[in-house]
Amino acid sequence: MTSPSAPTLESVAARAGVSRATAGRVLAGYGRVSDSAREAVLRAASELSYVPNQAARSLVTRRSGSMALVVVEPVERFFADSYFPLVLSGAQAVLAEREVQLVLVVLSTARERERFERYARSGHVDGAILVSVHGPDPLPQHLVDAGIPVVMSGRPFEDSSSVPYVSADNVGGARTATRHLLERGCRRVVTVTGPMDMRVGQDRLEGFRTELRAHHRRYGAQLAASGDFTVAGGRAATQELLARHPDLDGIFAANDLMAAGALQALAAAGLAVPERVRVVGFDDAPLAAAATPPLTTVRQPVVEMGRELARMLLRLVDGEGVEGPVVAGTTLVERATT
Amino acid sequence: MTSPSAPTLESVAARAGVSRATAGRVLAGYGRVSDSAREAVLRAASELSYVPNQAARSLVTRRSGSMALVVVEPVERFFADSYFPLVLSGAQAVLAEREVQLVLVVLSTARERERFERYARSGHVDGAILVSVHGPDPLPQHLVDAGIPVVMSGRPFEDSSSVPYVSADNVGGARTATRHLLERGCRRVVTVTGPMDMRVGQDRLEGFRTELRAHHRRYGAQLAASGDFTVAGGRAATQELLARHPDLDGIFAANDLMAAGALQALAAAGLAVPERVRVVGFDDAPLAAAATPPLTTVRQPVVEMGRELARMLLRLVDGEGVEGPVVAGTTLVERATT
DNA sequence: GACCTCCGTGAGAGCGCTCTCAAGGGGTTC
DNA sequence: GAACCCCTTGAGAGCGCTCTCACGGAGGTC
Repeated sequence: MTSPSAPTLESVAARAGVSRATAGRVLAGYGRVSDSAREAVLRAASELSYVPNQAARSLVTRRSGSMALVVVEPVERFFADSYFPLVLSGAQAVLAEREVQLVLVVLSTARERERFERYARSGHVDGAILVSVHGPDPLPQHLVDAGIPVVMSGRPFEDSSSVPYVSADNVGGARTATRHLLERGCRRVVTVTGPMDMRVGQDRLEGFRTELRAHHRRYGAQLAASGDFTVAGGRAATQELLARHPDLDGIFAANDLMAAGALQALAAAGLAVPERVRVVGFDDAPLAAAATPPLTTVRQPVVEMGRELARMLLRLVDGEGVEGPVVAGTTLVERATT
Repeated sequence: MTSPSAPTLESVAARAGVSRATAGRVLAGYGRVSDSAREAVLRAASELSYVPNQAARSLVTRRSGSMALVVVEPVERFFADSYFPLVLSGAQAVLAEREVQLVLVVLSTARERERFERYARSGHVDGAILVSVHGPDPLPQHLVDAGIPVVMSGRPFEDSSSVPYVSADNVGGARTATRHLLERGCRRVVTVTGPMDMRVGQDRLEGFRTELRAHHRRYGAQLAASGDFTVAGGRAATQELLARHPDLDGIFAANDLMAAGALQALAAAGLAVPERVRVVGFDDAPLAAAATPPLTTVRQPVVEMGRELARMLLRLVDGEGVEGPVVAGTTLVERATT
């Protein structure tokens, strides 16, 4: 922690010739102080290169000045996904303005989760942004019960939860993607879904279904194959769909990684994209533009969502109300696969 | 932070019918306590689901119980690189055993760096692992001067620094790679180097040069082109080398991303790998095995290096001596490009 | 000139925890 | 039976900071 000889408020005050109270007033910025005193304190502080002891400060303010961005995911997944860095930079930007430090916590094992709960409950952070929570997960509620402000990225699995969240309009985005396929004249449209233990997987499937129905098309489970949001999963699911529906001519993949997998499977099967089969992804990941051919996809404003998450959390921590979930709109990015 | 009604040691002690001191003894695990008292305290603590207030504890112990893993890199780079997650998981594993929480901090802007320095000096963390420090950077020394234990991944730019570090044997690995190329019969071997403001870039170039010299080959600057550790950089550098040396038949790329770029450039130029040109990368990134053809490369034990970093830091924090840098050996992974 | 108001300041009480010090109590030894 | 010892326990002093409270003095009002 700090070096043994770290200067204290006391020593700053002594050097400035004022009381600890006055020194505290200027350094913590409350109450009013004469200009001369303020100046003396500031000078003394900078001469000693004083930094307040956070533990002491936290003890009385009950604030730590840092927030956690918690990713419930194996480390590799965390890094493989293009979603996290964007959320991170959005949140970081907002938090930085308020001088709060964002700490990233990756929770892979049960033991790590437990440790984090203790960590949070012991006052290390003032709040947490939870990203990538799968299925029904008790973590958010545990934190809330412990009195820790929490916001989530993505619609929680149990809607009963009182945790405010920010989510892309997954249903709407999936509808847009599906409609786009239909409007391009696809007759037989199928979907590669994400994991069904994630709300985002469910919602994108629901959008697909709803849009099909809106166009008076029949939806049946045989039109969907489940990937797991990975390239390999998308490839396998597509092969399965191809076997079931040799005549398919439109694929909506619930994320770009799986869409890339679909592209691979299609290429392997000798099916031209977009002439023979059209493909739409979701997320507008970096990989989308780089794919061959460049992928038409649905973009979600992830950086802005990260910002909004941070803003929400800040409001929560300040005890202000949060007016429920924020749903961010999506836009279709047309490239070469449709 | 913690909820206003969070139970304190006092309330645990009261419920257990002992003094605060005794309750503290069992919960913090020092001194000796009778079994009956211990049991009563433990029961009371669990009934109240007591978690010690970290601020209060830190105030007296001058330990925060968390360490920072600091990455000095733009957020995108942080996520793009396969190196970080491995260091992270290695460090995390070791730290977890000691119940210390690892917090990840990504420093992109000057302002963020400044805030982090304050953060660390104010006692939020007990030590820091610095990863990916470029060029001559004052950050490590600032932290050391502030009394914060620091270890670094990678040999620092200024060797004068007193900061212990863990590094792969970059010179040796580059020699191995180069030797491999020579032994396969390459007559005209060139290299795509990393950024020269990074020690790792310099060291891998040095290994290349040294090995060439050991085989009585001439080295001249025209045999090297600088990439920037990215695929695009590797592709461009390779094109440049191809223009300079149409007869080149061996390429040592200082990392796998650039090697992948080299493969692209070679394919575009219609040069068969490995028949016409042999290629070796460095790092054994995930991409290496997935490349077409799968890339021969030099593996560094990154997870183990992360573990060692954490161990070093722990020793430093405990006031034990650290016996200077650790250099990790590398191994050649032969795949299809040689 | 007396009274009031208000501003700047210092004293001091905690925040919840750790850890030293001293004291009490039970057993053991001679 | 007295002296001793050791084990367990409680009291209490801080750690460095924030923030309330009260006070003294300066300025304003009638």
